[in-house]
Amino acid sequence: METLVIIDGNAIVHRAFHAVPPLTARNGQVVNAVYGFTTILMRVVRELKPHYMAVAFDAPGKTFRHERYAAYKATRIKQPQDLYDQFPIVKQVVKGFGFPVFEVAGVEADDTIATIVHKLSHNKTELKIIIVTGDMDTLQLVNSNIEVRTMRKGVVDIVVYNESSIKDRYGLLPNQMVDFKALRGDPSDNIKGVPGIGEKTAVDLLRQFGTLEKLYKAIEKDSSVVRSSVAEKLTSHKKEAFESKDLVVLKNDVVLDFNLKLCKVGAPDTNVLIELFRALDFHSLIKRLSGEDTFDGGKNTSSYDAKHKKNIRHVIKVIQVESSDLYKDFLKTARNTKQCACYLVFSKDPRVAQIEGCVYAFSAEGAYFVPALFLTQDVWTVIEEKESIVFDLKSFIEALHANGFLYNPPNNTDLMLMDYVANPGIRNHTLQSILLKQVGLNSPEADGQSTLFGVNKDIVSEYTCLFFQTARQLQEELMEKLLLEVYKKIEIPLVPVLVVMEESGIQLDVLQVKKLSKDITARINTVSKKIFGMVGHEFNIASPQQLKEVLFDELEIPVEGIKQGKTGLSTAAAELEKLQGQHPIIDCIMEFRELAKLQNTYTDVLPDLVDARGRLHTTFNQVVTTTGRLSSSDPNLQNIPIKTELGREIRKTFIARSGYRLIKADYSQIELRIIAALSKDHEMIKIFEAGADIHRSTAAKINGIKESEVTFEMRSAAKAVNFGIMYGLGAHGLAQSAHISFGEARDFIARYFEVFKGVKVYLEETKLRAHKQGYVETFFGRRRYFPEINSAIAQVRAGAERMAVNAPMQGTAADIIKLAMIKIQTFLKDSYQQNEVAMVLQVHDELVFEAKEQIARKLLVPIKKMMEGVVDFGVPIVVDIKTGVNWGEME
DNA sequence: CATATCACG
DNA sequence: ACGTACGTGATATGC
Repeated sequence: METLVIIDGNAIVHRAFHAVPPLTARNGQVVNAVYGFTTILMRVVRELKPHYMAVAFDAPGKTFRHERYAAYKATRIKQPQDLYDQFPIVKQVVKGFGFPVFEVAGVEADDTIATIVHKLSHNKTELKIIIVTGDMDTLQLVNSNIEVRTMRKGVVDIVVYNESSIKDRYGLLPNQMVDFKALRGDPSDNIKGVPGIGEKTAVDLLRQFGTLEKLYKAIEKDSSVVRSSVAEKLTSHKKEAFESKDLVVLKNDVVLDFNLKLCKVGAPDTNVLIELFRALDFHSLIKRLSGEDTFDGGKNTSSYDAKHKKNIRHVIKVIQVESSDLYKDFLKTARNTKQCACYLVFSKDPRVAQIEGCVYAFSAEGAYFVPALFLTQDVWTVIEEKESIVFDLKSFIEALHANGFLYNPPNNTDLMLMDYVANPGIRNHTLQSILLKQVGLNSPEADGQSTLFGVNKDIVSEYTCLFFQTARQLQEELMEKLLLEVYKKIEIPLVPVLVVMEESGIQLDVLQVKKLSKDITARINTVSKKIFGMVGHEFNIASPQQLKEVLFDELEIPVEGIKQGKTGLSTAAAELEKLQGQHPIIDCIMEFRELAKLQNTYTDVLPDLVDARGRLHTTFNQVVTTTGRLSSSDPNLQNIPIKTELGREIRKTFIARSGYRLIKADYSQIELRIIAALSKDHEMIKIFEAGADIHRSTAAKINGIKESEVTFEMRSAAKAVNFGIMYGLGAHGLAQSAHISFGEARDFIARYFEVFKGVKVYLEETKLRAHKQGYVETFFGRRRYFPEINSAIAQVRAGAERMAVNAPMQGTAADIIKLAMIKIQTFLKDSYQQNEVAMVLQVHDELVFEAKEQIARKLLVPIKKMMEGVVDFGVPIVVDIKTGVNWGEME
């Protein structure tokens, strides 16, 4: 027999709202009821495995207001807005699961459910109906094919009501429930009933007489059939009793378009749900969605992966090179083949780059495995000239260098970079994910069954043979998306540049850092004592949890205007700033925070990371950001402090080795220049052509005054808008960052767009393009895709729009500096010795070089010119270039 | 392992 | 009727 589950959406959402502790998504929206409802929905699907699902909701309406609805509304205490706000989201969840929503204006969910049940009672086919609700109103609908399940203990327990359990509980038939309620009343629903008749009497009467009508008929004939006191109550409140019954009986004639076929349960649209759950911060539910909760009710298909597993096993031949004859044979094959796919195998922890051997495939049919013993410079010299396909070229080259080989290939293909350029929004550009996507390979490694260490050489060889097909497909994808240029002219040539930078590293003044650390410790002690003195006891200042207790509970600092986080009030710097002046402790906390941050992140850590020469080597990651920027890690040298005095002290410990100078060259206002160029806004271009201060000029234009009349405040407000433009600004965000009111911010933006009309048009066009084509691109064609740009969830959509306006600017800036790096590196390599000058750092709009004293000065003009000359897009690009002995003081 | 916070552009 | 300004990585805390 097939099963239909009908959910009383309102009852469940109310239940969930009161049962689940307050949860907020990161945007502040309360979502506890949505969460509770969703878990119940998923539980219903998992446990009841229904063939059909329907969800009913109350809907207010003016045209037809049922009297029951009016009664119900009358006594309902106005529920908090937090609850009402969750209903639309709940409905989105239901729709995401693919279940139909039934709501009729002016009709309560119960009546809608009764109508559905009534319509189905004429159905020929046998159907079991389960009503999932939070109250008892629908018990009257129970029969041999219909049962009701309600929640108990919040949402933990589920109680089943069928014919027999109702009989056990009340001693009544389901259809007597209405008479029961009519007699006993229900204050919570504003049902008066007959005063003085309680549960016990009501049940006794109904067992004796059956229905309310029969009861009254009997006592009107002969009042002595019941006790005189009861008879009196019944007769004097006859009107109320029948009115109550009218209110309790569910309407089953609601005008409703119902079709069982629409309720058929299918596979949910997991993409929509995952997107929705992300927005709601339901991370545990996302896991369950792809995990154990499958919707086909089967046991054998436990996960998506298992279902789609292809397990293509490619039969290939692997020759293990273990004799000099085989070695000669291998070298000969290598010499005679143009193409090659390589995969380095490490013996243990790949971080130490201990090479165990290398797999070489010259065709898709077979591969050589060459153990470390036979890996000679000769091999690499031969391979270097091939068109080799590898995964993660930079690591490949660096691993070889670390093992003493010379290897600087001019013509390699990197699957990782291809995958990144083709789709920068993907988080995992791992070999396994690429092979799975491109050729359907589902390897043991891809399933996480074995670790990276001691990989099976046959499996690795199989991978390597698949490189050819994978590279071909990725190349086609890049061609289709017009991304081949970005890949070939930017990302691939950048690899050797990054290799030089990472291998070169930058000198750290270790002694000086350690001294700073000591100084900071002393200052932390002082400020901690001060804080503990004010509070009266010690606590962990670094724990936001303990801190908020001290601030808001013990010291009772007013919490007005302080942001609520997931776990309560926020103590972030922006919030603490609002409290400045309220209590002297705030300044101390802020000082403690700065000191602790700088010490923990920099002065305590960096000295341990230097090599034997005292140099720090970062890793520049080329496939992390969605916009085309690099990122830096282990250690991150792109976030070395500069903004505070102490921060600058730390920066000063990044030095040139003796006899050398640092050169720092940074693009001035590169992103604003890019927006001027992309939007072709005449006003903005004019400002840059005049070489004026962009923020000052902006302030002057917006306020309609001369540049000389611009005040400090005007300039910083203008600066905030200019920044805002790059982030997809809204008035709210601007108001916060510029410390002005919402209204002022709105006016400001309006005037800004009055002045820079071209920018306004450009931003609108960019959004439109993002919607229409699903991606936006940089000046050089690098794309960023926005699968969520047409989301039904306004917030997700708005987020995508902001990213869409930011991506071309941030991305074009990234392209420009990458091109400059390539150009400069080529120049340096051609003109200078390796030990004379090296590019050492890139910090998004800034390059740092280390050069011998005598040539540092000579390099300033060429570097500046090369950086400025990367592209001519109609707006002058300006580079500020300086030298110094450390990174903190330069001129 | 998630959260809060904060360093940089 | 509102709410995030964009992009990163590292740390401590606490479950």
